[in-house]
Amino acid sequence: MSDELNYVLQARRDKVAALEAKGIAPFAYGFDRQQFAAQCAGLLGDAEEGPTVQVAGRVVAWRAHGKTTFAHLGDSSGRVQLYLKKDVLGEGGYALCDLLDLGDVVGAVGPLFRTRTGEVTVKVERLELLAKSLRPLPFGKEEVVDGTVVRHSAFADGEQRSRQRYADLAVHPEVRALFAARSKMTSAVRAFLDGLGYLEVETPVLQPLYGGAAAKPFETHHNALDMPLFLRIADELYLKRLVIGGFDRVYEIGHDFRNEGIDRTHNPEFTMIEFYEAYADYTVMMGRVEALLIAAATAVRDALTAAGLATDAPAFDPAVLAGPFARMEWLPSLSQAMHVPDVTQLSDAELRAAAEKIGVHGVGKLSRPKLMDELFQHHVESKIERPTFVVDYPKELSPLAKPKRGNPDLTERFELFARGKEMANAFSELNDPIDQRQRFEAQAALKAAGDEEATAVDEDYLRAMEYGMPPMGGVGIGMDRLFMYLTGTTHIRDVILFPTMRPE
RNA sequence: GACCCGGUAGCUCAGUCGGUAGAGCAUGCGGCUUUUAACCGCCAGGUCGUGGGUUCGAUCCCCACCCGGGUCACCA
Repeated sequence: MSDELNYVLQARRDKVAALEAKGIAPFAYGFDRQQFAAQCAGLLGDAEEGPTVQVAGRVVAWRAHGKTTFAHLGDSSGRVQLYLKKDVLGEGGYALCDLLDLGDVVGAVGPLFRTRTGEVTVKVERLELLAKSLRPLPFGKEEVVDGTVVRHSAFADGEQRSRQRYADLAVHPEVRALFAARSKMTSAVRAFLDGLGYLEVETPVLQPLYGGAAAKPFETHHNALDMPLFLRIADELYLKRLVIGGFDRVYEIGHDFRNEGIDRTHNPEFTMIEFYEAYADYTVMMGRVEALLIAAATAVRDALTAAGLATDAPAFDPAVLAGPFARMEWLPSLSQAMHVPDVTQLSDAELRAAAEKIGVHGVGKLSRPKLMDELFQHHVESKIERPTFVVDYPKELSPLAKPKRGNPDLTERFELFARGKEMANAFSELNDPIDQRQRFEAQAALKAAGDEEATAVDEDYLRAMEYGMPPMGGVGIGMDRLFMYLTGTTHIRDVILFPTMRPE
């Protein structure tokens, strides 16, 4: 990994010097690209010879045979074979081949033709070096076995693939396709909400107070104001302020930051979408989430299919693509899973014993709702495979949700689970500023007692609420996890282009 | 944060029961005008993650640290 020039790197520097000696610029200013690689087959059609094309991209394969050379050029659309022949390029033109390497960016001009093996190929009449690659990309050798590409000695070190995502992307078209599918998913989610009249907004990432979730924040300092600022842990409180202001339907897609551990499902910064809709309750929002997830799944399916990456991931599951998703109530589903008539009738001792049995630590310190939540996670949540709404959470577990109409022990809250993981969390939002102040003060007491995740009283937010907050439904969805679910990806680092890592 | 596993050539890996290391591919040189993991021949390429310790001698054993992965804890 040394940056000192080894023999491999030195050989490429030597080629740069040789190119310059010949008057060839190793780094060009542009190229008049007229076609993409993937278009070439269509342009040739059934003919043996076709029109002249101008393609540009990276040299991804190279097979020299003396006075002739076969290469493959890869671009964002795919790859096309180049045929370089001394008779065609001339002495001087062909000499450039000696100074090219795998990984160089080139432009090629010439007519299409079909080789003896039937492959659509550019018979290159003019070859331009656009950028010399001074460092070998970790290309593996590829062969096609039964229609699938098999790589040999591929770039496989997960750490280096994350650190040098540019190299990972450069040598792995399927990784590019995966991240492109993620962008398509984001676009589909925007289109879905835009279609409902939602307004996309931007709220502060740097906040004097953090709130809207229970998490440890990143703290920084503004020099001119000489004050601490926190990176947001959620968008919630600012978006609700906007609904108070009269934007009835708003959403934001952006990064939240939580100063916690890193593992296969957690990155310190992650993409959250939150959307809030005035006059809607949680049943309306459930319909929104269902339709949004179907739109996201459809976009992912289409993007991966177009890239030839169809799999058996959930984005290809007809039950996910069609809906409707199953619904279950929190308490009854827990009672059923535990094979008891009514879990709320169990004694404290019985609950603790049940929790201890499934490996919960420190059961003596947990409240009844917390114990039940542990039991729920173990007996119900972790076993949910396909998207399922769980509704009506106990009040103590849902401090931001309105009480359920007809049963004040419950709240109007739902979560969407799939593959044992939370996908969405939503409420009929609390819009009573008097109640809200009490909840803030309870949080502040916890914070004073040393709870790092508790939040402070947000007087400005309370002032906003006091002007009158319309009833509204709100939803938060972790976009990274949604995409992981739809694509069957098991590590969050594989769906984030540049995951947080220690410097080398 | 705890425990376990790993770090050897540009890439993927092997290996040394302690005597300063090998393979395939890539690179370099030579040959080859329809190949596609192209092929054939030759050459070169590594302070074996870092720092200590034990030893005549450490890439190997011991300790610490760095980086990564896994499991667990944490993440309402």
